[in-house]
Amino acid sequence: MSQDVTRQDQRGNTSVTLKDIAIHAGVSRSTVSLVLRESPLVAERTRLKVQRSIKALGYVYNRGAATLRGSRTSTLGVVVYDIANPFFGAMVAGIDAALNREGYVSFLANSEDSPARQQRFLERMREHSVDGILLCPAEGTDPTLIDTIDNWGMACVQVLRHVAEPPFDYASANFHQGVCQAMDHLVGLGHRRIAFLGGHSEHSATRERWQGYKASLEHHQLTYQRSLRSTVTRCDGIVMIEQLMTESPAPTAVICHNDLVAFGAMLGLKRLGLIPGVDCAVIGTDDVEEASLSDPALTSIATHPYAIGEEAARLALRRIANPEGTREQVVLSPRLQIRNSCGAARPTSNVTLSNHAAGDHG
Amino acid sequence: MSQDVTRQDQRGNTSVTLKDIAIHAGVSRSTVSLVLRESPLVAERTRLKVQRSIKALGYVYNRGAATLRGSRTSTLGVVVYDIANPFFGAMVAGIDAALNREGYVSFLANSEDSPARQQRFLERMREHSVDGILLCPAEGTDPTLIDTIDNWGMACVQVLRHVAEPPFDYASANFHQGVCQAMDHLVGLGHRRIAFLGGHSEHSATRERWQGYKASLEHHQLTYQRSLRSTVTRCDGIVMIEQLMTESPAPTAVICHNDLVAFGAMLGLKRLGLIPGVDCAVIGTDDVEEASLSDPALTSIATHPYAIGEEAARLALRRIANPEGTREQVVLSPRLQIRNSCGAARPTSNVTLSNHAAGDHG
DNA sequence: GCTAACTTTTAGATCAATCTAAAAACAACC
DNA sequence: GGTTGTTTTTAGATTGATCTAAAAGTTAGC
Repeated sequence: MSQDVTRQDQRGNTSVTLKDIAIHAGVSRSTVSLVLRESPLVAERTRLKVQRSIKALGYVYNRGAATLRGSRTSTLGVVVYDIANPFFGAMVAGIDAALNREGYVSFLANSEDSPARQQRFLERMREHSVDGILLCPAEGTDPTLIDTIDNWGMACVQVLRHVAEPPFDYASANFHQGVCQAMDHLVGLGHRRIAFLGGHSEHSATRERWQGYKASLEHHQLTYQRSLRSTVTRCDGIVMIEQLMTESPAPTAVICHNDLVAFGAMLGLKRLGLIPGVDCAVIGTDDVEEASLSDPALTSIATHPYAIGEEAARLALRRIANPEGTREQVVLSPRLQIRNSCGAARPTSNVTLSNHAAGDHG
Repeated sequence: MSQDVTRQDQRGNTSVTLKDIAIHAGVSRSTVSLVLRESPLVAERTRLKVQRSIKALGYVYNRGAATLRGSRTSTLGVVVYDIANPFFGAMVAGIDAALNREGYVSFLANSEDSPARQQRFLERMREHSVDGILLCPAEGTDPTLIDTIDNWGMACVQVLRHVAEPPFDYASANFHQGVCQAMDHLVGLGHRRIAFLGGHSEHSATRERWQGYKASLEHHQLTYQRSLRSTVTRCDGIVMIEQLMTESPAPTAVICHNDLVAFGAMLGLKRLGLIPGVDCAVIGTDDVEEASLSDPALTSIATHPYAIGEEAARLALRRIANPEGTREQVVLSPRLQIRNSCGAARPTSNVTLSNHAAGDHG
């Protein structure tokens, strides 16, 4: 070959384009493009010839150029509000796995529950023309945001929390049902004074837990009703349990907004000289990996973050493929993971470990 | 305005381009482009006029198109090997914060320590023409990969582990020093038989810990040397400690590859009827949020994942701005976070919580 | 009023793909 | 050989921003 088919960029990288391959294979650019996109129009002989040239020249597909003309970018934006929380780590792993199977890649942003940060990221995503957004809405998100994103031409799946009016695409756990399961368990163990340590923020995931608590109280005809609202860190768990246990009558069991609060509650009980699981039963929510590690091991409402991530990603891909399809809600049922924090069913040493080993994500 | 300046895409979205703005403002496309990029060439009056048109028409910058002609995409690829691990959650939060400040966004992938998955993702990143890569190399990564990425014209910063030959860009914690600090602490408490529960994988982060252990044994002239190599989950911690404690002589203290192994070791001690911190001291590595939560609270070598993430991202941005600059190694010094697992300095109830509250990332 | 030296603006090519509509190649049939 | 009907291939327009090189507009100096 005497012709020079490649060029160099400012850093000395050779850049092979469709045109170079077309010349090398002796066909037109159009044909090469068809081969790349696996069009059935191309004759077998031609396809093989072109594929050989692609290999020979070390061609790299340029998605930037393709995006300009085409309509898809094979990219998604993902917004979470606390990536440092192990729950979201598992969820992102699930998203990653589902997207990877379909050749998609995702931008990730951590809103830190700030609507302003969230907005900045979404606008950047728009400039990058992502095909869709997985949005765990920051607290205080304007409900019209979902419509706005839709008007931008991007599929939007709300995850864990929802702020818009139905119908919308949504993937989450059934928090209402989860709290009811925990209540049933406690009532079954003989508890009659069950308190709820919940979040104070105004969004769906908090609301659903409250509703579950109230509905279950009614269902079991319990008259003791006590709940505290606060932020949801370990410290808050300590503060809340210390307040509750000095009341009279004190609760005999608490259900917590998440595992962090539950860990705090157990620490708080110990500080008061009380034994978690004996003097007061404790149930958490999420079943993070660390739940099996506390002392006593924490009974928790398993919300399956990895599975939620997978479902959310798959729903987004469905919506991208069919933008006008009917909106879907994928709401997974939680499962109560029973351990020792509601009265020792088993001694500490028999803590279930195998289903929480690192790398075990279904 | 009688002219129709907008068009609609297949979903009914209006798409405003430079040309539309140029017409609206009565200038050329070139001028609008200069205004967008804040060029000092444009006269003040013109700039204001154009900016008004941009606002009026609701223009959205199209990065896909800009990328085609320009050289930067303002995107980065991030590869970690276990996003479900809280350590990486915190690290990714640090990366996100540093990139956000500079208008960058990042693609995230979870290699699950599979070089094949890692390779697939990197090739996708190449198609998307990211400006750089933050790579926590999967175990078994070919050392030439770093050069390959460099030849692709992308900045590559290795994070936590390094596989290439120097010089390279690298951000991590000083694991050698961290282990030495832990050893000093234990020796200061009177321990003479200190074992090491380490990783079996062959990469730099594991090697450096071993070297720290050996160097410190020599420095303190300790003759007892005992170490186990294994994978690094909680279960492995249990298995390893159970083996060690049945030996004679048994160690009086262990230093663990990470906090998960340390948690496992403490659980294992309890199973044997031994008390962690009394019958055997335990030190972990990383100081994840959960370290303050265990019983006893875990003394741990704090490796500051959030800060490592920030530093790695900033280093990548420096390298993108100056591709031919000299390679840098940013190696942060760890700090030994002393709690109760090496003999109770304080009662459990005084566990330090404030510096581990959610959202507190320096 | 003319030239020189700036400052500001612009036309048109370019980047690397996709898409449309038409041309070319080939086969089958009368 | 010409017509019809497929199957393949292709030229050229298009996408939206950037870049280059030149044109147009200003100002200053003599």
